[in-house]
Amino acid sequence: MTKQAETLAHNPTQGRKRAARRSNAAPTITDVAREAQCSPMTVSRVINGEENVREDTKQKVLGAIAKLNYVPNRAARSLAAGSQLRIALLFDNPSASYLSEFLMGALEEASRQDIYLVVQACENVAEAQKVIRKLLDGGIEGYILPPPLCDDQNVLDLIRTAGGIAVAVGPGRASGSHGAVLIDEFQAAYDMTKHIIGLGHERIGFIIGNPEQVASGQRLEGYRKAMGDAGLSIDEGLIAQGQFTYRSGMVAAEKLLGAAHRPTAIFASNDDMAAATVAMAHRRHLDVPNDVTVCGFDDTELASSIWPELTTIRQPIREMTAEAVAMIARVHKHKPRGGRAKPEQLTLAYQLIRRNSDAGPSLAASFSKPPGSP
Amino acid sequence: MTKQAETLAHNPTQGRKRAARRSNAAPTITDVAREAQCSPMTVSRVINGEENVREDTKQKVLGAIAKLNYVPNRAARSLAAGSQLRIALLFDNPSASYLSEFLMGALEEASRQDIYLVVQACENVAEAQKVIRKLLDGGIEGYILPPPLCDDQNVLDLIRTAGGIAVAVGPGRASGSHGAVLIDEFQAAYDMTKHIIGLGHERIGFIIGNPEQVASGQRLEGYRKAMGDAGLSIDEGLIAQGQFTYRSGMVAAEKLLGAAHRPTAIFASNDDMAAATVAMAHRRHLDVPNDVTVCGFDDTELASSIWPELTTIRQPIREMTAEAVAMIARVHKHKPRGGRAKPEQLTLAYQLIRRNSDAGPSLAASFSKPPGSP
DNA sequence: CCTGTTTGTGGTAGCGCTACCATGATGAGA
DNA sequence: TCTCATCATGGTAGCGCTACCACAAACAGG
Repeated sequence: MTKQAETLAHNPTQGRKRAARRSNAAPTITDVAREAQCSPMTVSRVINGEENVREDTKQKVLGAIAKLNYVPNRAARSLAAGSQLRIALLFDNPSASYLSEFLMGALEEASRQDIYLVVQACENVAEAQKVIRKLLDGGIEGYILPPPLCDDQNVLDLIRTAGGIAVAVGPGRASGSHGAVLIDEFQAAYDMTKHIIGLGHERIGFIIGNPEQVASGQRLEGYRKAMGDAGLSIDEGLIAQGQFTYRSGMVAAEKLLGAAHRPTAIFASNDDMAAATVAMAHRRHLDVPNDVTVCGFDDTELASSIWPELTTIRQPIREMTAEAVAMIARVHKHKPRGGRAKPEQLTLAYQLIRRNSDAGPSLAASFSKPPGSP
Repeated sequence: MTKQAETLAHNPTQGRKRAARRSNAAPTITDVAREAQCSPMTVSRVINGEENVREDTKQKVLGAIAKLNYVPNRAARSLAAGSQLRIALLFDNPSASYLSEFLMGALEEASRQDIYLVVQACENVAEAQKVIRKLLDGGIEGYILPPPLCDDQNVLDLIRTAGGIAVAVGPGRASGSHGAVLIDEFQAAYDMTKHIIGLGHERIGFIIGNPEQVASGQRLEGYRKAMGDAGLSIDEGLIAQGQFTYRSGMVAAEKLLGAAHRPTAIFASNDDMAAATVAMAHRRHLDVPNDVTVCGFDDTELASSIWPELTTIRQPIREMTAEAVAMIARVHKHKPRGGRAKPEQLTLAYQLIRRNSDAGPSLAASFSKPPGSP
C-alpha cells in the first residue's frame, strides 16, 4: 500500500462557505416550475402523466419544458422513486445473431429507464429453473425470456408463483397467464410463402426451425396454409427439419437441393439457415436467385451481410425486447404490494423485406434439370 | 384523510409522521457503516478507493460489505456525484457484425456506470465533424470513435480543442494526443500469418481491408513481415484489395482463387471477407480447409456462425469499447475544471482462435491444379 | 347551513450517496 | 515546548426527483 503524498492535486478552496455542486447548468424541475409559475410537484405530475392536472396548467408546463429543453435526470428519478427495478434476461442458446439483437434492445431500454439488467445463459430448461429460483431468492423482480425458454410453461409458472413478472419475447403464442411481446408468426410465414408463390414458384421447399420452439410450428403452418390456399400441393420431401443453426441449414439444404426434383425456391425458418442454403446452392453451382430463390426469417444482421442479401421477414427483435423491458417496468409500477400483476400482451408488426435473393423461377430451373448440368 | 393526531400516539414533535419510503431492505452505506463501526463517509472512501484510510479500518469495512452483501446504489451515486456524464458513440459504416459487438460493450459499461450514451451514425468524416460540433455545443463530454473515424486527426483535434474527451477504439496506431484502446494489429497479423506458414503453406493470399483505416495497413505489414521472416517470397498477385465488406471479399476471393497459380491459403483482413472467401471457394468446389485454408480477423459472431467455423484473431471488441467508456469516465473525473485531460492508452491482448477453416496444404493442392479439374 | 367528497396544487421529507468542510490526532520542524 | 502540515475520520448539506400528506377550493348531498 503505497502511501501517497500526491494529494497536492487537491485544491482547498477556503473562501466561500460551500461551492455549488452543480457544474453544468442543465435545467432542473425547479427551473421548469419557475418558468411555468407553479410548483415542482405539478411539473413532476405532468412529466409522469398523472391525472389530476388542469389542462391549461399542463400546457404551461409543457411549454416551459420545451422552452428550457428540459430532460429529467434519470438518476434522481430512480433514486427518489425508491426501489431499483431489477430484471433478469435468460437465454438458452438461440442463434447468436438473434441473441445480439435481443440483448441490444434490452440493454438500451434498461439503460434508458435506469433498470438493472442481469444477463444469464442457461444450458437447458432444467438449469434455467435452478437459475430462476436463485434469482427469485435474490429478489429479482422481472424476467425476460426468449425462445425456447418462453415456451416452457413450467418456467413461466415458477416465476409467476413466486410473484415475479415474466415476459416472453417471441413465443409461438401467448398463453395469457404471463406477459408477452410477439409477432404473428403464422401470418408472417404465410405472407412470405405467398410472396414466393407470387413470383411464380410452385415447388417451394421449407426448412423447419428448432422443434422445441413453438414458433417453428407456427411458421410451418403458415407455409402450409399459403401453399394450400394457392392450390399447390405440398411435396413432403421438400420439407426438411433444421435446428435454426447454420450447420443444420446446410444439412437441410443439401437434402432439398440434392433431391431428384429439386425446389425452385426455399423458404428457411431463419436467416442462419437461409444463409447456409445460399452457400449450399453456390456449392452446387446454382445461382441465387436465378436458379433458386432463398428466403429467410428474422432479418438479423447476417441477412444483409452476405451476398446476395436475403429477402426475409423483419422481426423487430430489438423493439420487442425493449418493449418487454418497458412492460415489466410498467407492470411492476402498478403492481400492488405482494400481489400479483395483470399480464399484458403486445403484438408488433413484422415486415417483409425484399432484397436480392428472390426472383421468378428461370425457364431452365422450371424444367428442373439435375444440378450441375449445363 | 387520516389526521395526524389519530395516526400516532407516538411523537407530538413531528418525529415520525411519515411512512418509510424504502420497501426492500437492500443494505445501504449506513448499514455497512454501523456494521463496521465507522461513519458512512469512511465506507464511501473505501468503496471509491481513496487513499487516506487506515488499512485495518479498510479491512473492517470490506468485511462488513461482504457480510451484508452490499452493492452501492448506482442512482444515488451518480446523483450525488453531481454531473451526469454523457458520451457519444459515433460510427461511420464499419462492418455490421463489428458494430454490434462494439455497441454492446459500450452499452453494458455505460449502463453499469450510469452514463448517458448517445449513439450516432455518420455518413462520412465531413458529416461526423458537423455532428461532433453539435454534440460539443450540447455539452457532451466524451466521444468514442471506432475506425475509420478514429484515424482522422481532424476529428480528434476538433474534439480536443473544444475540451471534449476522445477515445479511439481500434485505431491502427495511437497518436498520443488522445485516448486509445487498441490491440497490436501488426503483431496479430504477423502471428496469424506465421500460424498459416506453420501449417506448411507457402502460397498464402492476403485480402487487404478498407484502405481508409490505418489498421488495414498494419495488418498487411504484419503479413509481409511474417512472409519475409519465413523466407517466403510474396507474389503481389496474391494480395487483393478489399473493403471489409462481404461483397468486396467475394470479389477479392474470386481474383485470388481464379488465378492461374492459386494460393493454398488465404488470410482475409476481417471475418466478413473471410466468410465471403469460404463461399467463393465452395462455389469453385474447393473444400475448406482441405483445398484452401481460410483465416479471418476480428472474431465477430459471423466467424462462428458459418461452416466451417473460421480460424481467426479474436479482437476483444466488447471489452475494448467497455474500456473506452471506463476510460472516459476516469479521465473525466480527474480532469480539472475547464482544463484539458491527460489522455490514456490501453493495449489489450488479442488471441488466435483456431477453428475448422485451416489445415495443411493437401498434396493435390500443393501441385496447384487449375480449379475444377478432377 | 353543515358535513363529506372530490379535485388541483403545494409543502416537505427523504431516496443513498458524495463533495466539502471541520476536527482531533499524529508527527515534523522551529 | 509550540507551531504547522498531514492524516484519518466525522458531520452536514445537498444532488434532482417523487411519495406522501396537507389544504384550500369547488361541489354534493343532507
